[in-house]
Amino acid sequence: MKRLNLRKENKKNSNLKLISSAIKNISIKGINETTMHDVSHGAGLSQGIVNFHFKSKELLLIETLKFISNEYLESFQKCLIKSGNDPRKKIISIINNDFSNKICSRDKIAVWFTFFSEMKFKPAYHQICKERDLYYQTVTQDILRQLINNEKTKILEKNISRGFQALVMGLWLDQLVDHETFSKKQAKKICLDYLKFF
Amino acid sequence: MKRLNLRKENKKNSNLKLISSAIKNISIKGINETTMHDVSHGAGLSQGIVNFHFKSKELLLIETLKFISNEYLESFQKCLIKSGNDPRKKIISIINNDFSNKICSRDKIAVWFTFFSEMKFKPAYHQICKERDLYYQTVTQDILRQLINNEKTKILEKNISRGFQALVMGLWLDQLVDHETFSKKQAKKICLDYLKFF
DNA sequence: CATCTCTTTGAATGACCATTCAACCAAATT
DNA sequence: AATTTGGTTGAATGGTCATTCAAAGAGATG
Repeated sequence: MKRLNLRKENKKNSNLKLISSAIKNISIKGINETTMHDVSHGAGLSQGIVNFHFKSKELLLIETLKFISNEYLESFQKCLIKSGNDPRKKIISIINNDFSNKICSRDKIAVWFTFFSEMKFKPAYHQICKERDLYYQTVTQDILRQLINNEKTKILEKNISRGFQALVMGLWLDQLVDHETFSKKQAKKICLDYLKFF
Repeated sequence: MKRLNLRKENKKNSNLKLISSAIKNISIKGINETTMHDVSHGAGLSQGIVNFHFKSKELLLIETLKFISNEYLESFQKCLIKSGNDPRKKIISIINNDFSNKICSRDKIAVWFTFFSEMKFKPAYHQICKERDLYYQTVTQDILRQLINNEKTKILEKNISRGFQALVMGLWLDQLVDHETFSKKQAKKICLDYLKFF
């Protein structure tokens, strides 16, 4: 099989290497301390290349956020698919995913929170996360609706799913700030206990 | 009554004005975009003054974090005192405090999360929050121990208080990122529902 | 009032860093 | 093989910003 367009392939490759390097650097130093030089050399390329591919630092950061956002979503969707139609299986799978080593590494979490902290003044970041959150919110709310006995709790799924999402975020933050005294296993247990009562 | 040492008083005043200006600027622009010039002029003072009072930008930021951390703690302690010995009253008072306009303003939350996002690479920030969190954790855990029927839940207070703390943080983040579709009242309800079952 | 000490000013300095671009190289096209 | 198109290099540029500091101002001290 012949591969057409070696150039396009290389370009895509460079883009990916640059975004990966951005993620790695941001997770170590944060956005401010990460220079264009850091990013390009981390990718094994040279100085001006980021501006060639992404136009500016700001646009590189936006693509980086989109990248980790998509990565999360893909992983999330795989969870749903492999759990079939059982809502209980689905929610357990979501929790396992949220605290898997791939999704909930300290590096990734650090990157997430770096972006969160700029959300208030960067509409572009806000836009990207808004979409992701709306989707996540809709899906979990649907799952919880099937799972919950409302006769018993009288609490709206809307609040439960929002609470659940907030709980996950808060536990992620713990993972970032406080990982010595805090295991992922414990975090998962806390999530399950939260849902046990509804 | 004669006021001794007008100088010391003025100095304290300037310090305070600079920290306030730092908070205001950070809440609008974030740490990176906040310049020394922004801070000093926001305080009605001039260029070099921050370096005179705080030595460097980094030290100004550390003092700023200490300031909001103390502000939180003082408010938290007032809650405990005015609630007497009733653990139920105490926890409700804590929730009301956590989502009061004073503590949970978007500006303050923005500042908190700006610092959180740098916690991984700034040991000084980490130290300040570690102490605060440990205290908060200990106190809520004590309150919850009195409040919880362990025969029934079989869930450790440790996990409940950690979950509670995480939930509050997650709801704060919602307040920052998503304040259009999310009210403080709703956040408080979610917290109360969380504790209802234990 | 004279002197000393502490605070404030704002212009000058120097470091850092995003961005630009001319020159170079390699793949695609003819 | 010759030409065009597109990616890469790295030195040069210019702007921004934290920090410094000499000079000036204002409170304390005697």
